[in-house]
Order: sequence, then C-alpha cells, then structure tokens
Amino acid sequence: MPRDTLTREQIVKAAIDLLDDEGLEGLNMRALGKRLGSAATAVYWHVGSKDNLITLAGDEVWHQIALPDLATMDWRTAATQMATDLHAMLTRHSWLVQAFGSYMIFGPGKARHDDHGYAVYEAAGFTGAQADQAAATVFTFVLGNALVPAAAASFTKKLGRDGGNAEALMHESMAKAHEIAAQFPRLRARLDTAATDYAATPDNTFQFGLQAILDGLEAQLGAHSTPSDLASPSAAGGDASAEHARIGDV
Amino acid sequence: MPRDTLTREQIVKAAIDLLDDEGLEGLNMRALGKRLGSAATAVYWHVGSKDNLITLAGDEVWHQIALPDLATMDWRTAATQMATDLHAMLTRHSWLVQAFGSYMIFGPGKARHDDHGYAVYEAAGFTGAQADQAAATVFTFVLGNALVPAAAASFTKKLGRDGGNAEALMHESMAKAHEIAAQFPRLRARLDTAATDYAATPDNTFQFGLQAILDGLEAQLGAHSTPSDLASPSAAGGDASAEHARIGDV
DNA sequence: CGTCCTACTTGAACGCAGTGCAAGTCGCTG
DNA sequence: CAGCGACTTGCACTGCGTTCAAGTAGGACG
Repeated sequence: MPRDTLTREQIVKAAIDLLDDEGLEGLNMRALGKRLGSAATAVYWHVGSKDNLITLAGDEVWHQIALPDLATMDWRTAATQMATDLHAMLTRHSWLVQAFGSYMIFGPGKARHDDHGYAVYEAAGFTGAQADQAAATVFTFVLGNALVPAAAASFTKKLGRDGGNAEALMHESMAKAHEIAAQFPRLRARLDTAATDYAATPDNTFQFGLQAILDGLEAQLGAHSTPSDLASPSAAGGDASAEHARIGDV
Repeated sequence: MPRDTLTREQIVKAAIDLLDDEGLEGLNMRALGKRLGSAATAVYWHVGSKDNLITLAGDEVWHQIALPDLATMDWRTAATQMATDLHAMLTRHSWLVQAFGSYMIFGPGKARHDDHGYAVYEAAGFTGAQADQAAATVFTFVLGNALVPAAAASFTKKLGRDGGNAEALMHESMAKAHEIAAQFPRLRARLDTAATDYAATPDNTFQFGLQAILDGLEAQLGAHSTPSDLASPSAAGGDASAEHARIGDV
C-alpha cells in the first residue's frame, strides 16, 4: 500500500469538519479534495458517492453523545441528559438536521444511541410500543427543535458564500419578516419585546419543552398525582402497573 | 400585457405540484418550465430565483391549515386540531420539512398560523414567554415528527429518479439497516415484532406524543407559581440565563 | 534485482442544473 | 403607425457530481 493513502475514516472526519464549517450545501467534492490534499475524485474510491459520504458522516457524529448509566441515575435524569446531549450535538453539527430530511441516516452510531434511548424508557416503566413512542416523542422534539436554528445557520452560510454584502441581505430579510409579523397582533407584540429572533431560538425553550414532555410521560406512568413536578424519585415502578394510558385515536 | 402571461401565483402553484410529485431535489427550473409550458428562464422574471420560489411555495401551503375558533372550543381541543392539521399538511407536502432546514421560511401564511398558535396557548392561560415556549414545544414536536417520513419520501423519490432498480436498492438498504439493528438487543427485539419500519412511523406515535406534551403543558398550568422553572439539576447546556433572549445575529 | 499485481490516484471530460444576458415578441398607448 | 414596456426565449457560462482511461507506487514473488 502506498504510504500516503487516504482512509475512509480520514475522509469522513474531513467531511464532518467541512460540513461544520460550510454547511450541507457548502460541501462539495472538490473542496473536500483540496482539504484532503488530493484530487476530488480520489474520494470516490473510498466512499463511492457523495450521498454515501454524507450518510457516513451523519452516522459518525452520533458517537459523540454519551450513554448515561441507568444503574446510577433515575430514568428522568438519564432521559434529560441524553436529550440535552443530543441537542448539543445537533447544535454543533447543524447540517445533520438538514441531512436527516434528505437521507436515510442510520448506522452503527445512531443504532447505538437509539438502543440506549429505548433502554431509558424501558427503565422508566414503559413497556413495548409505549417505550418506543415515549422515546420517539422526545427524540422527535429534540430534532424539531434543532430545525429552525439549522435553517438559520444554513441561510447565514449561504449568504456568506454568495457575496460580500451578507450583512445587508440578512438585515433586509429580517426587516421583511418584521414587516409581515407586524400585521398580526400577537406576533407584533412579540416584536416589541424583542423576543422573536429568527436566528436564535433561546435555549430556554428547549429546556421548557423537554421538561414538559417528560412531565407528560411521567404522568402516563404511574398516575402519581403530584402535579408539583420536579421530583423524580426513582420511578422504577417495578413492573409498571402500567395503566393503560389513553391514547387519542385517529 | 400579452395574453398568455405567467403569473406568480400560477408559478407557485405549479411549483407546489411539482414538489409534491418529485420532492425538493426533483424540482428544477427546466422541469418547472416544461410543466408551465414556457421556457425555464421565464420563471425568473416573476420570482427572481429558485430559492425565492421555494420560500414562496413553502409559505403558501400554510394557508391550508385551518384556524380553530377559540370561542367554541377549549384550548386543548384547539391545540390538538391545529397540531393534527399541521401534521397532515406536512405529510402532504413532505418537501416542506426539508425546505425548513435549508431556507428561512416565513411569510404571511406561516405568520397567520403562528399568530393563531400563540392565541391558543394564551387562551389556555399561559402568559408571555410561557405561551411562546408552549407553542414552540408543540410546533417543534410536529415538525420533528415529520422529518423522518420526509427523508423516507425523499429517498424513495431519489431512487425512482436514479434508475429502474429502485425496489432492489430499497430492499438492500433496508436489509443493511436490519443487519446493523440486529447487533443491538433492544433494536433487535423490535425487528422481530416488525414494529420498526423506517418508511412508516406509525401515526399512533404522533398522537401519543402530542397528548403527552399537552398533558405536560396542562400540568404546568395548574402548578403555576414557580417560575423557578425546570427540575433537571444537571444538564445545563450552557447559559441558563434570564428569559431575556439574546438577539445576536451572526 | 526485476517483474507483476493490486491498491490507490489523477486529470480530462460528460451531463445537468441555476442563472445572466441580449435579443426578441406581443399588445397597448399616444 | 411608432414606440414603449411587459414579458419570453435561446445561448452560454459556471459549478458540481460523477465516470473513465491512464497512470503510479509499493510489496510479493520469482
């Protein structure tokens, strides 16, 4: 084997770096080749296609999120930690959320994460399909929460790529948004309090939503009628005298 | 004016149709021109750019969702209806979810929807930032819930475009996913019960998650009084700053 | 030491997609 | 009828994903 050979891992790592820097639309094979110090087409021998490379990169980053030890903490803490870690990871790699909408991202990395996710909700006392749905609910919320910031990041990067007057264009588009919002009473009110910034969905919203969801899930578990939330003593309802929670049918 | 002139509305409508048929990556100006019976470049006079066209189309569809009358139903019914309508709309136009990750979609259509969304949660009793967060939580969940199905649809359409052996490729990629999943105990168990179909996240999950979230929100209403927020001692994604959102654009 | 095989790299080139441009075309208005 | 302005069109440029035939290099084997 030649000494200075590219490796799949090296390529995937470089792709992740490039994606972090330039966003999903900023990734192209020639730029990647340059970053690797090789011809663009050399990459094809190792990864086959750009789609496949993105799939690879999109799975790799899941390894960055830690899997909490369920033996040393109650499920709610574990769930919060996993969701928060995922949130942070998606913020770091905002291109992943976009990729999630266009590619089937599933590999060892995500599988490892999903598996542990199920473990958390099974430890909570959910059984069978309920554990799946609980996990999916939280997962889905975290994903959706990352979508708008991802769009903002993508937009910003595109402006930066298109020309020098990025500031001006950004300002213009914000101004137009304000103008539209001003025509609706509640949106207008939010404009005044300056709470509505398209680019920055506050982290508070994430924590608020996450805890609300976990509250809702917890309620399904034991019907432990203490709405005073917070307290999450080790639920571990033994074997889930799982009340058949009522689910809205279609 | 010449008699057979294109109009912006006509173009946007054709674009939506094409997007529904072919997906986000299937939309290109020449195909759109053909569908309109005109040259591809004629479109540019009316909409400026493809990005702008997508922004226009992506806002237009929001008008399809109904705004429940808050005077004749309780907030939870209204919230459920709005979320369900949104869910249905996103399923109809799965490209929109992808577009949401790459473009800043905000116009009169979405503004109208958002405004009413806030109205619902204010009617519920949430005040100020809490109403925003409640609305964002549900909205975000619905969006995230549509993401994976959108990816599946996109993937299928791409396969259909690439060549005739779509079935084979689809089968192969599912087989690979199964193989990976089989290495993780909980995923493997789900494989056996045949509950895991990547392309079809059951609608049950949506209803389950939505009701759980509304449960959680409802609980916050009753147990008011503590703005000291959230349990979760750990986590702390970083700045747990005040409710004053920072505005910084990038 | 030479030779071959395999693993890998490269540059040229093809096709498609977004889009700017200059030259139309058509109908209305003066 | 001349001309203007609203629209349309074909051409062509660029950038990107990808293919392909032609390399190159290092180890294995004789």
